[in-house]
Amino acid sequence: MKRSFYDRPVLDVARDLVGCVVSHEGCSGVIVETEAYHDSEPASHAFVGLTPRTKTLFGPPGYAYVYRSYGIHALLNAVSEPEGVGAAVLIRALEPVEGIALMQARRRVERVQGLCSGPGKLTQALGIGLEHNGTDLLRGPIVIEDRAGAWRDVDVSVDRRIGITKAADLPWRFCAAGSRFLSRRVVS
DNA sequence: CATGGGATTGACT
DNA sequence: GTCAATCCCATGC
Repeated sequence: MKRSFYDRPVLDVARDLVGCVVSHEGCSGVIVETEAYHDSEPASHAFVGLTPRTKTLFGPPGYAYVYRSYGIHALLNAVSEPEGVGAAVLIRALEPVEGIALMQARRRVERVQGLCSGPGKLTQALGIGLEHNGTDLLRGPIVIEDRAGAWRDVDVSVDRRIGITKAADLPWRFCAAGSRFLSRRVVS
């Protein structure tokens, strides 16, 4: 994946990340669900402007924005659009590929379908934490690879974002059509 | 300095 | 279906 991939409108990046592969220290999975967030809409953390918390979001594209959600979970985002714009793609679900035994151990879950079917689940499965905030997605330790094989022409379904109260009507959620590894079914 | 609200999950009814 | 856990940080006094 090149830096220029992320240096584009966040909706394009979110859609195009479906089918790509995230990996971290031997564990990996195909992205089957994403959501876009942008500083122009109130559901985005960047909506409040540049603060210590949102520094990464407003930084250059192709970096990881990792933050704590509900005091418990770490959520992984890919910063998009040029430096100075607060935009990122939330990675919400993966289809596990490599390191499944380690993911099962970390999650204490056997069923592969439930290993990475949520934004907090996949970070736990891959061993991603707040210490990865601001790391380069091109250099690692977290890296994202281009679509390969049958994923090259994956069908992408569009839906409303999950779990937010503001700007909840925007169709900014992108899913691999028919995937059994989503955090929730697509509402048609 | 005190307060309150989450881009969630898992356990329980 | 309901609900608590738990902590970072933005906001307001």
